[in-house]
Amino acid sequence: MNRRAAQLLQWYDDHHRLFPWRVTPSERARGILADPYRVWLSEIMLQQTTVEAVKPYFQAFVARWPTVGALAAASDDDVMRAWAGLGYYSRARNLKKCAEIVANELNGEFPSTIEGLKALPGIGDYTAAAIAAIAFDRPAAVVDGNVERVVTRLFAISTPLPAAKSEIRAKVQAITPTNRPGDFAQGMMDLGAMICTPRRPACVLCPVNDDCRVLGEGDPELYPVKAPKKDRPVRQGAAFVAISSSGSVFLRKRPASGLLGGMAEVPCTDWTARRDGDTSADAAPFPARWSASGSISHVFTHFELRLSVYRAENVAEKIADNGWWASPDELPDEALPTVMKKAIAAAIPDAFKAA
DNA sequence: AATTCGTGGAC
DNA sequence: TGTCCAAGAAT
Repeated sequence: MNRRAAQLLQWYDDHHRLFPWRVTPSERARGILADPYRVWLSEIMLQQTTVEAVKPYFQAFVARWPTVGALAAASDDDVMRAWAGLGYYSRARNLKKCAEIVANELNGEFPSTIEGLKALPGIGDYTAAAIAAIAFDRPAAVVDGNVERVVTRLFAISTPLPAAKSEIRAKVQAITPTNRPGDFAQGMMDLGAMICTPRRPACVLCPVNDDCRVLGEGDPELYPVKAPKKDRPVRQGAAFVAISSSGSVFLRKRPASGLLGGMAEVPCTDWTARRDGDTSADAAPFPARWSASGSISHVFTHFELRLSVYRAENVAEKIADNGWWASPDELPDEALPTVMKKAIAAAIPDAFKAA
């Protein structure tokens, strides 16, 4: 094993983080293996998502669906409701599809190879390598944002991302040991999260600081170099919170694909246009006594949305169609993305407060 | 290669 | 307040 890997593994033994989906180094040494289902589920949830945000969702999912077969047997709507709030909802749709394939076509067992894993929906380069390494001890090159940062600093790779990805992957493959590749991968990610951080890295505590080219030559904070970001346009629209005489709220289901695909919403004007949408009550989906009820702002990855919120009370339930009425106690369990919860809360301030 | 996908926390 | 960014994938 190369010296860099040995030093990294020793550091991981001493300083690894503990997560509900993890097997510790000592457990692994005693032959306890990670459950591929839990590794897969956690890796999907962790895509572009912080550990702290994932924890409660992971616990809820494994408590409710302890096996891939149980998840495959769940309803799509139950999975989307359970995922609501975590973001990137195509992950939830692909999660369900993947569970069905594994349960129904692969005898309930995840593939152990990169190729087999990548063929499954929602599993790309990173996740395939991570599952292969962590769950099956394959010496796969696991490259996430942490590893990109660590490696561009270790080797002083100044090519901007994402063009540098292939070069980074080759470096990672070269230093990945055949012994304990899963612990090595997790160690590299822990190193990036705890020591080799984006700002103010703790280089003095780094187990491989003796081999870091950037530490010797310049400023680690300048790595990785990234391509400039696009600006974020502002879009506007209106949201309509219709309340029945019994206090129910009218919801619809969004189209299966695209932004917030398959999730629930209150009726809205179009906000796909780059110019301002119609923010007036004239754009209401059906006639009612609409009154302005404030506005909300919500930041998506590639645009910012400002919604004027209108509310109407004592709306006759039969006037609205292509949707359903959610009672006050049902509302918190609907598949409502955060932006929709904000809009409803603007009209009904205590809609999502604990009973 | 460039876009389109959420959300919340840190600074 | 604005900016970055967090275990990326699909198209």
